[in-house]
Amino acid sequence: MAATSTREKIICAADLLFYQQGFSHTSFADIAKAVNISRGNFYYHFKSKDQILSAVISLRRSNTHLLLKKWELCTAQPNLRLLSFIQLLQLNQDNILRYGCPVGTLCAELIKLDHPANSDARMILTLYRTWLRRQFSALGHKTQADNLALHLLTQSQGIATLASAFNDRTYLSRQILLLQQWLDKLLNQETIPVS
Amino acid sequence: MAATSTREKIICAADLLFYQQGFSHTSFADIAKAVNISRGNFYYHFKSKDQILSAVISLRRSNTHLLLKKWELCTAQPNLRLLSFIQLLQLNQDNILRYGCPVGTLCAELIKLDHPANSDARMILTLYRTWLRRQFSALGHKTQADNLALHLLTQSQGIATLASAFNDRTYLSRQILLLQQWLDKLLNQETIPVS
DNA sequence: GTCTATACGCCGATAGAC
DNA sequence: GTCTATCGGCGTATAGAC
Repeated sequence: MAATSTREKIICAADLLFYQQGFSHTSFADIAKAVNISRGNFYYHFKSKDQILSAVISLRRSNTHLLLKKWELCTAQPNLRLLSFIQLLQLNQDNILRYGCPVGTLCAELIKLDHPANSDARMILTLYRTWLRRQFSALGHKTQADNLALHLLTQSQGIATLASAFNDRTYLSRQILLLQQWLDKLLNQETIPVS
Repeated sequence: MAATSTREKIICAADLLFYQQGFSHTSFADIAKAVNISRGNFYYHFKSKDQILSAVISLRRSNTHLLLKKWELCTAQPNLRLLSFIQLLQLNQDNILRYGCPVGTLCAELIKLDHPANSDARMILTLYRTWLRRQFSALGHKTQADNLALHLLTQSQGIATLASAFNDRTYLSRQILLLQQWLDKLLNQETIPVS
């Protein structure tokens, strides 16, 4: 964990800057400054800006995968795992208020740029979708699992967008509470039998 | 309606291009090409790119205001007015699938650019919020009016983000249907009395 | 009002010394 | 592996002819 390679430092800094400033608005100069290396040295590690983007998306996919894995290992009950997902909004509230959702805003930007990495970025959303579906399925909501997963994803995207647009912490807190209540209510009603 | 001034043509073209390509990714050359004028001629009408953005946001605010006014004039029942809002997602489904929500994506971009026009852009969202609140209020949901308005706004933002990210028309259609059902269910239950 | 020509800076990318 | 120097291109913006 100690020695971090320059390559890793670049990816890490780019990850943060892409989130805060957007991909196209972040220049090599910005990243170079953050990592404290010269611009020229960049091209030893990456041949183009698109390759950095690609590496950043890979990192995010990997991190998301690890996070979901961790939730699955550390939390036995699927309903508590779903709660972890909702609480992620709370945990990252400061960043969400300032910069929105890292995944949603990146996808939105890449779509407008008509960038080929777009399909790669959306896979992060699919990771969440599949994982959420699995939890709902385990809770007995077999037929509705995917729709319920999409509902949670839709909500979190909408919440992140409006929270940052309005820069309203009260709104964000309230929406998180409502999501938790929605989940509670859903799971306390009897499960729909697979007829 | 016939004679459109060059200035109006520029704003109109910029409006569309900012939506499709994003603000910072749209160059003067792009707009000039769309309007069929030279780049230099631009600066007769606008002193800077920011001034064009400002004009575009003004246009969008004005258009939104007119649309909401129209709905209020043409539709007597507030519940049908709310339906008009939901059906706007359906009407613009092709564009939403390709470019997301014009307001949400612009706000997200301006936030990342730390652009001063950000607060101006978010006023469009506030226009919708206030109007929606008024409709819910007229339907008897006095205390919950703002929360219900925010729910509709949150949903539409989330739906637009995911629909474009996944480029999934089926998802979009289904979410619109669910929104309509949510509204139906809400309005057919007895209204909460103001105790 | 519209044009051409041009200034000037930033960005992505390359070459080559150390 | 890291540096400096530099290229070519595009982007915003200006000057000035018509």
